[in-house]
Amino acid sequence: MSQRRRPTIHEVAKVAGVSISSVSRALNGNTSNADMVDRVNAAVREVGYVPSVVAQSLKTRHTGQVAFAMEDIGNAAYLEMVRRIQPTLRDEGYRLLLHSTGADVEDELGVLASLSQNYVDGLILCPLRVTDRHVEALRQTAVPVVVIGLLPDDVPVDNVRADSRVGARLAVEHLAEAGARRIAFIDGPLDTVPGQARYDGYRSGLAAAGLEPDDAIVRFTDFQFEAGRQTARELLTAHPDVDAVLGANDLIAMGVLHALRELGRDVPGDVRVVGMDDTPLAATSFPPLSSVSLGSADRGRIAAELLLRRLDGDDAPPERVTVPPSLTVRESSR
Amino acid sequence: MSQRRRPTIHEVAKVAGVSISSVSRALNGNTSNADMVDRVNAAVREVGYVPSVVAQSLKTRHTGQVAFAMEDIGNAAYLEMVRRIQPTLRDEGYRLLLHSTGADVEDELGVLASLSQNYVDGLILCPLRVTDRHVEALRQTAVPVVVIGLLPDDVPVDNVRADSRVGARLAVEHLAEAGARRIAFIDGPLDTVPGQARYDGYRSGLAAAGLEPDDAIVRFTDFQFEAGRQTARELLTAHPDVDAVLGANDLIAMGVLHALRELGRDVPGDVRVVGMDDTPLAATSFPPLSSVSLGSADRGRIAAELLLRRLDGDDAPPERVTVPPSLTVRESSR
DNA sequence: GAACCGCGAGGAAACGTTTCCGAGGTGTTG
DNA sequence: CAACACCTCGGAAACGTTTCCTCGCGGTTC
Repeated sequence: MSQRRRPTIHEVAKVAGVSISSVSRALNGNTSNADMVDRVNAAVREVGYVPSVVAQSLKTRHTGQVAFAMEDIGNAAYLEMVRRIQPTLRDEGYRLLLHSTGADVEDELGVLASLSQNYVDGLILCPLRVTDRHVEALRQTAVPVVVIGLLPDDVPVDNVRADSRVGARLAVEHLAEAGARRIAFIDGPLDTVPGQARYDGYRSGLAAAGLEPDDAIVRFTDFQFEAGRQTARELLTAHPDVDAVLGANDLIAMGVLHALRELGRDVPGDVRVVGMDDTPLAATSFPPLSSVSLGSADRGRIAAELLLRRLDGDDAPPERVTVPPSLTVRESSR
Repeated sequence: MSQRRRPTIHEVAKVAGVSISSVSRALNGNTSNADMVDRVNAAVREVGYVPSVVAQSLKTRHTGQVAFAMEDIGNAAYLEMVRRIQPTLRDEGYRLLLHSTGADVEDELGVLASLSQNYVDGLILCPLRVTDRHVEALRQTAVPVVVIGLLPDDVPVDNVRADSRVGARLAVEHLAEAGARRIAFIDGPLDTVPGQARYDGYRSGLAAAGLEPDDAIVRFTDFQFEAGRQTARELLTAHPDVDAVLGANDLIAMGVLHALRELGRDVPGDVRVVGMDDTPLAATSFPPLSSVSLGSADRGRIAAELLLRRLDGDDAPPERVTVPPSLTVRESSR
């Protein structure tokens, strides 16, 4: 493990008997003389030269790095995004930096602020919620940012959205079509962006199906398995006439399935269940869970593509892309 | 979006009326005069100065970045690792770079080679399999590396291992204790490191329990849900006397649960099932799946800690840590 | 055959920091 | 009171590149 200092462009130049500028040009393809290129390449191999990306970054003012910041990579939706973002960026030569902000808004703003350190060329951000401070920070970032999630219209930043409102509506309409008349809803917190949107979609789905809304069979809890299970147990005991439940995400819906099983109700015979996000959980649950995909993978890919365009120098007005939801029907609601 | 150039340490120096060396010292706490520090801080705020980490990196020769390379972040085990690695590193001021190599050995070697570019201070690597070229690359990396996974003893690199052999054995012993006598095993490919180790553990568990091994009730397939399901269906049909199944990971075990349900067999009444990895799937399945945890989260954390020690300048001999497995018993084998 | 043009290569500056070194000032000691 | 030591601060070099500018050379054109 000889920690001999790495060779620099100067050693290459010396060995090749040329100047460092020629080496740089040869390596970056800014020269025409083939003989020169050959000599430089030979010297590079001889001394084992590898360029320092740090020095390059300092000079060229870009780093070849992009950051992705979200709450928690453990969340299936974000995970799907990363899985698409990373290859998309890598194919264009960018490395991916991961920031899990851990539901900490300060940390999120910290990431935005840290962009001025210029350690990345761009950022893809999934904000928990968008405060005034976010908006201000987004207005004057040092590098291009793409936001995945809802964003006020006047923030001049590329924006990729899911449509969880339409998603929830889709689910409700499907349940109604399948014959359900008393469709309960277990939502996440109403003061989160998706919580609110899904609630709206639920209501609008009921309206579209000609069903009477009844907030007695709506609950707000956390986007978690245990929360869904306990809430569902309580809800279904208090309202035995419920014949379908929409969970605001797959974890909640899984909790609902468990609660139903504990109560001895058949799925989908007695009660139909639909989840949202269409995570791997859905396909492997029993019975397999119908779920509304909000296109996380697509959103990730599109965000990465938008960012790449900015990095390429495109200064067209900010774009706003909405990815349509789609419902995958499985046994739990058939 | 005024793309005015960011202020440098020179502007700060000018505004504060001091030299750039004093600014640098004041900012890095290498001075004693409080008055100087105040003036510099005031100037920093006035011009909105943020240091360039790239320039700092060039000068100080470290980047504050660490890379984590694995096959696919979608794999639950790697995901758990990232979730622990990231905060551990962040608390020490390091940023995390993610490399998904996508089951491509060349890409993996590429990552190793790219370390000479010095864009990171260290690497945590989960190799698919360890070839001679890996070993050679590992011997002469430019920065410290910690390997998670099996590694030949003579490679001088910090190493964190799971013990999936003991893990499988634990599961078999548990099943035998619970009364099972015909314990089937659905493994992943035998030519992978975990596939081989789990098979060995299965055999040794049978031996420990005094049960006769019978390769007729052992299958090798992919570490996937559908693979597990189909293989289980075939196996259980051909051998109705099987009273327990060990799945080499949770996905396979989930497939087994589905197959059993399709065949109308009760779990755990007729057949007990145990999985491995103890992913979130296990807790939310029905019935909840017993599973052997191989300590992914711990392995991630330990790897990060080992790396941090190296980055701190520790040059003790390479360490080899084995994280013991642990069995979580849930309804599927009770 | 001379002037010009273009091309290729070398020298040097610049990117934005940190740190070494030396100078000057102040305080202490003999 | 002089000499010395110490402490601060400023100047300048260095980290490893890219790129601008200049210079020299060879070829073309009048």
